[in-house]
Amino acid sequence: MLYEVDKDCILVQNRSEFNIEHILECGQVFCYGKEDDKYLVFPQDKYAEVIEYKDGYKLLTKDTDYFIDFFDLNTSYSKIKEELAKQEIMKKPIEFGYGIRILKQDLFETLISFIISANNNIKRIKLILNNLRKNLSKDGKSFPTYEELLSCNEEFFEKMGAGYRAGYLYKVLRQVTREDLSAFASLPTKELRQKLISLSGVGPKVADCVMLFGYNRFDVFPVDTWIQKMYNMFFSPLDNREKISQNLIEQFGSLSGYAQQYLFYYQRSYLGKLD
DNA sequence: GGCCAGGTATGGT
DNA sequence: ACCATACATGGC
Repeated sequence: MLYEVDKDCILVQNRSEFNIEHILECGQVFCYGKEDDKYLVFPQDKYAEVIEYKDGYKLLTKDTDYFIDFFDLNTSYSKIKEELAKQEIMKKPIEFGYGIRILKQDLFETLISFIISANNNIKRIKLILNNLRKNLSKDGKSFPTYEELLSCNEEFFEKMGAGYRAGYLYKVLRQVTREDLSAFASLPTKELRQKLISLSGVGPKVADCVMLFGYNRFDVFPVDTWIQKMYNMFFSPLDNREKISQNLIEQFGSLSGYAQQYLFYYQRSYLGKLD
């Protein structure tokens, strides 16, 4: 897509390719907030403010290169959407979430975030993650480092509000390092999935989310409660989420990850309540 | 007060 | 390989 870089500013002028509300609120990411009419984005130790400007946005940040990659600005979505829209079920979701982009998020932050997301709601997921930032990182704003998280006991994670996921966090930090996660990137999707599922607190759904939002594998289809509801409205109902995921991957192939995100956002916005 | 939230672990057949 | 259940917490 088209964008310009000035000093400490990225200029994006096409909302059909970039809509900050759709990108951040579509459920793929938790490190953001809204203040008046601007969005704040704070992955890892980075920071950007996104404000409306003309037909698009100004992204104000000292880390322009980081956010060009984070927002995957060099990928064009017009062909992806065109291809997906050939399937009737995708037409309205694409129209609705027109400016969605799949982010390229940090593996470690994504893993921790989606372990916390299990059987939880987005508001509380963000609260727990913000508690971790506030209490563990040096500046109280950055996502904690691996070492900072490794130094915590289970009780601490409970105090942060993690509930019964506290034990998962404590364990998973002793199962993989940042370096391990990076090394996994060379594995084919099937083996990567098995590797992730072997980790504490990681089942099929969390593994699929980490693969999509961290490893940017698009031949996966995370199935949560919303996708399951959607599936059972349009197809012959199944209660086996693995089977649902397989069927949807069969239908959408290498564009599964994109399809999932449009469908999830549409489903959650219409049937559910956005906080 | 029961149900639900971007489910997973565990123990039973 | 499939199923049932427990699991913290907070909003509605």
